[in-house]
Amino acid sequence: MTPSAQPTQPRRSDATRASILRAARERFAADGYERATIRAIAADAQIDPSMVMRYYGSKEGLFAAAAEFDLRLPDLTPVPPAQLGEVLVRHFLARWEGDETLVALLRAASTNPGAAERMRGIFADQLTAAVATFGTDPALTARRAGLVASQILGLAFTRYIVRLPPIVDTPPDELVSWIAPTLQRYLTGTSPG
Amino acid sequence: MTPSAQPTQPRRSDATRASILRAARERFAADGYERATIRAIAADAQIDPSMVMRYYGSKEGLFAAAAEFDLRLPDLTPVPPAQLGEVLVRHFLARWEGDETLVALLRAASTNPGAAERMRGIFADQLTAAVATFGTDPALTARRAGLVASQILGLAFTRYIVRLPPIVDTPPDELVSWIAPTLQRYLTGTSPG
DNA sequence: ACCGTATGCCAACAGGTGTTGACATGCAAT
DNA sequence: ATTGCATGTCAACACCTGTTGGCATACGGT
Repeated sequence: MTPSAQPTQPRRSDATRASILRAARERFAADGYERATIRAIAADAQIDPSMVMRYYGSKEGLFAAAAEFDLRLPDLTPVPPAQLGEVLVRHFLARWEGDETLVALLRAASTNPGAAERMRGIFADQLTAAVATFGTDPALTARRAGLVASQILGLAFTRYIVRLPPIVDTPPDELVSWIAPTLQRYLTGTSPG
Repeated sequence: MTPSAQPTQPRRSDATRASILRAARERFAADGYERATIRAIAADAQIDPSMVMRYYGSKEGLFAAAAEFDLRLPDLTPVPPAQLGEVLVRHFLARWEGDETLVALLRAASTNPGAAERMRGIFADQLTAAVATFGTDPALTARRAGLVASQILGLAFTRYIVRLPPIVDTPPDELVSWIAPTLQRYLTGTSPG
């Protein structure tokens, strides 16, 4: 029993753990799940490959730790309903440009079932929850969230993975102007059924 | 000189070549580029792995042959301008549901640079050309095509790769109703700039 | 019948993979 | 000072990968 109230005192290996995680995110984002080898990640982190195993158990475990991702969606209740689309695109673009975790997850989701499941969870839970906060037809909430995900992930896929020139070259503000109305309709538009 | 006009007489190995290609498309679509091994493809095609090398040179060569893909975009000039969006979504959905080549290309593009480049080519050339047929501002044509690609590929990504439940469960007709207006605006809408 | 070639299988190579265990070293508490 | 544990290194295992060359067989033209 330690005398103080420190719940878990920081371990000496925390720096190593963090550098492994950082290198893993970079490699997973750049190369995808299978091409990102534990040896390469360990070399980037300047430690031995066996340390990765000790601290994260397996490659799957390392990925699970490296691909922890929170959309950090803001509270949408104070947002004027007519600006929901714009707020969302802008948030997503800003969230991704500075964090390669989403790119890593996106690349890995194409080939790794666990990554795909995590991606499903993120967009099913976090995004659907956000969409549900403003009161639309509950039966349609999941579908609206799915449609938003399809455009948002399509934007990410073409911009960060395929690097489609017209999407890469368009400045963020202009992308927002084009795409915001799409999300707006998916979120608050009347069902076409 | 053969007497008839047959330009290149069919070789006996054409059946083998075709079965290799079919198995390759299945494996690439199901597993992605790196997980789809030549040995597994050869086993599916019930031939020896070395035959794959003889006929396609390398794994890259096999993929290049298996991922040959034509969007088969119809001539858009007779289409009423107000229905362009609907025609396009409907065409894409129909084109994909019966052909796994696009899924193979989509999966591989996440990790294989060659596949990504091919994907860029397909959407830059074929789709941009189709968009250019009806006379919009040429300076905006590429951007409009890119935006269409972002929504179309996002739909494919969420439906066939990530298998996001709300997108998978929504019947095609309803997807068309939701997404057609998006493409319509990307194609013919006024620039928000 | 013969011969050149196409088609196919087998065995192996060289290299890379995730993963494991044994062994050294350092730190911290007794 | 000594014990115990955390941290790190090294070497190796077992397996899988793309790829290659040699050898058998069957076909098609002469």
